[in-house]
This record gives sequence, structure tokens and C-alpha cells, in this order.
Amino acid sequence: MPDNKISMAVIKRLPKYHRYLKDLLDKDVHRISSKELSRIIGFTASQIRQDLNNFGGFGQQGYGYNVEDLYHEIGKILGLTKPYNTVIVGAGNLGQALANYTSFGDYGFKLQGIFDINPRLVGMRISNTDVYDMEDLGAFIKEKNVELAFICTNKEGAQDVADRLVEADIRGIWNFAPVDLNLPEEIVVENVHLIDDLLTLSYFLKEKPETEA
Amino acid sequence: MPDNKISMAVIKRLPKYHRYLKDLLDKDVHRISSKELSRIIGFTASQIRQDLNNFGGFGQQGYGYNVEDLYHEIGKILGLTKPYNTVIVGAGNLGQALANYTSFGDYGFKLQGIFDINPRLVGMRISNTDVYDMEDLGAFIKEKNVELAFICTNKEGAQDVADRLVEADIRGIWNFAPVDLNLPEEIVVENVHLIDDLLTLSYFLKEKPETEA
DNA sequence: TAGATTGTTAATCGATTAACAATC
DNA sequence: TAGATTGTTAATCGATTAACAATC
Repeated sequence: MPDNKISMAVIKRLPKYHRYLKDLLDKDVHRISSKELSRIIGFTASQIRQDLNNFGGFGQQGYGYNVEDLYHEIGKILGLTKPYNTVIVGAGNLGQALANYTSFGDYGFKLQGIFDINPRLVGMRISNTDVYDMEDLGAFIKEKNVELAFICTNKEGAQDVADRLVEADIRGIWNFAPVDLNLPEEIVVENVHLIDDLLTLSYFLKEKPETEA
Repeated sequence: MPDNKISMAVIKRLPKYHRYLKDLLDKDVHRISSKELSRIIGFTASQIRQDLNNFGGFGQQGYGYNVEDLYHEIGKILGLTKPYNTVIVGAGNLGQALANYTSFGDYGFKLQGIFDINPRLVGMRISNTDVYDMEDLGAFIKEKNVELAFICTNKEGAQDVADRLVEADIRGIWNFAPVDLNLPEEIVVENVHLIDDLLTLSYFLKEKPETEA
């Protein structure tokens, strides 16, 4: 289990490897060299070999990598070996969209409940999942062994939700509210700040020449 | 106009500065030092000064930075000086959620239309915006001077949509489909690969100790 | 003026790329 | 065996941090 200190840069590339290896498998490609993978994924061959060797020697000299094996190894590294129970907090547009994203389930993320403060939403069913009252969040998490929560509230409500989740011993938070949460360091958190990404786009739109016809 | 070669690392931090400066303004804080900003934003004071000095000397020795000025300067750097016309392609759950995200409008991103192949969706109105047939996408973009498109289709449809957008002289693409698009390099692109972020979370959930009670 | 804090250069740290011996 | 390609060490490149003179 070699994970002394993997850099964030490497970790952030792992899902992309996983995605491209799946594509190769779907195309019945069973063997690939770092050079050829480099051509399609866009990282240098050297970087690919360095990245993979953080976790073990998956390749074979003179041959390359077995696509299926490597795909499964990376899946294991990413923790796709057991299901995680999840909840969505905030049943607005984004919360509903994520609830309907069935592909999360394919990766083992099992949506157990959706929570909202709005009494008009409580009792509804979204994508085969019940919407519950926010008051019941803590008890539900403990009872159903929920490990991961998606926060889809607005900016104002996010920290309070986070506090309740921590109180209920959540392990990870996927935060879609445009605010940085204050959390104990043992909580795993990943932020999706859409506005930040949009502003990055805006920066480059401004930079690039307008005309090109 | 000092933008010789700003590194991606710096650019990706700009939206966060913008966000925190807005918070400070809302709290009636009008002056801040790099040291104090460091405390709240989490970058080192040195990094803050380095970052800002890529774009000009916005501070004053012995005083610090004027929050309002800095906020507006960063807004300008991010290109928030003129509105951008946008379209959403794909009126599924995510497309609808983004259409309802009114805060994009506050930053100057004006949603002009939503496009879908599904004839049952065409003609609907989502968040005050009409849903049009995909066939009309190219003509619409040219007619309405649309510069930015959000791709919210599935993986399979995304490249075809991208090709049409490029053909219609789009300038930027915000891609939510879980695939890397093949685009001419003058097109500005920002990917939101939710699955990748979720797998990163999964990686750390696996790494961190399970117990903590 | 004295104190504070910037702008900027130099030092350090970390990540990427190149090179090549090992070996399938 | 000869050719290909990995695993790994060394070299390079870039980003972050530290230090401090300039100056408000």
C-alpha cells in the first residue's frame, strides 16, 4: 500500500486516467504504452510513468501496460471498491440535477436521501429518492451510515449545514455553495465553485483576440 | 496592460480574491494588508503580493490595499467589464439548473437561449428563456452575437455540439459533459468534470481513517 | 519621524521532463 | 536475440516562500 505522500497534482490526474482507460477498454484496446497513452490523454509519457509508479509497477518492460489491469488498479486507488452512502442537502435546481445524475450510482455512490428546509419540497420524490426535512438530517446520517454529503444550498445556508453534518460524523463533503467552509481537518472536502470557473473563462475570453474570421 | 505570461496557478486564484474582496466590502472593510488577507483567504502574504504584482502595484507601502479599488481592479482583470451573451446546449437537468442560476447574470453573462434535440422540450420556457431546436443553434449564435456556450449534453453528443459551435464562431465553451473536447486552440474552454471531482473525493475518503469518535 | 507594509529580488521547494540502464 | 518500453535517477523548469530595501 504505497501512499507515503502523493502530490495533489498526481491525485487530480488519476480520474482522467481512469476515464481514458475505460474508453480504451470500450474500444477493445487491451495493451497500451506510455507513449501511445500520452498521445491520446495529453500528458507526457514520462509523466504517465512517473504518476503510475507512485502506486506500483503496473507495466512491463518492452510491452507497456495491460489496459484492463491498469483500469482496475486505478479504480482501487481511487477507492471505487466499496459503495458510499450519500445525501444531497438542498433540493433546489442543482440538488435536483445531481439527484438525477444516475452515473454517480454507477461509481458506487448510493443516494439515500435529499434534505431541504422548504416544507413544500419535503415529502416529494426526486429520482426515486425521498425529500426529508432538514431537521432530520443528523439522525438520518447516523442511521443510514451516510459517509458523504453534497451541499447544494445557497451561500448563506452552507456553513450551518456543514456544521450539522460534522456533528453527525460525516466523512466527506462535496460543496457546491460558493463559499469556503470551515471544517475540522479530518473532514474530506471538495469544492465546486462554478462562479470561479466561469470567471476563469471570462479572463481568457478577454485575453484572446476577438476577431478570427 | 501587463499580461506577458501570467501562470495558470495565478489565474485560477483570481476568482477567489474577487470573492473574498466582495465579502470584505459587504462587511464595510475598506482597507486590508496582505498579512490580514492571508489570514482569511489562506494564501501566504508573500503569494498575495506576488500575485497582485503580476498586474500592477495596487497597494501602498505602510498602508496595504484599498478593498474597493482592488475588487474593481480584479474584476477588470477577469473581464467583468462587458456583458457576454451565452447559450445553454442541452436542456436536461443540469442545463435547467444552470439556466436557473441567476447569479451568472449578475456577473454579466446573459442567457439568450437554450437548445435541445428533444422536440418535447423545444418551445418550453425555462427561467424566462426559450428552448429552441438544436438545428437553429448556428444561426442563433451568429444573429445574437453569442460568445459563450455551456455544453450540458451527454458525453455522446458533446463533440458534435462543439463542432457546430466552432463552426458558428463561438469564442468560449464551458463544458459539463464528461469528455475532453477536440477544439481549435483559439477557442477558450473550461471543463467541469464532476465525476473527476467526485473520484478525487473518493480517493481521500479511502485514505483517511474511518474512525474518529 | 517611526512604524507598517508594499514591491521585488533571491532562495527554496516541488513538479515536470529527459535520459538511460534494466529487462521483458 | 533484437527491439521496445518500463522504472527510476538526474536535470530542468516553474511556482512558492523568504527576505529586505523602498517608501508611504
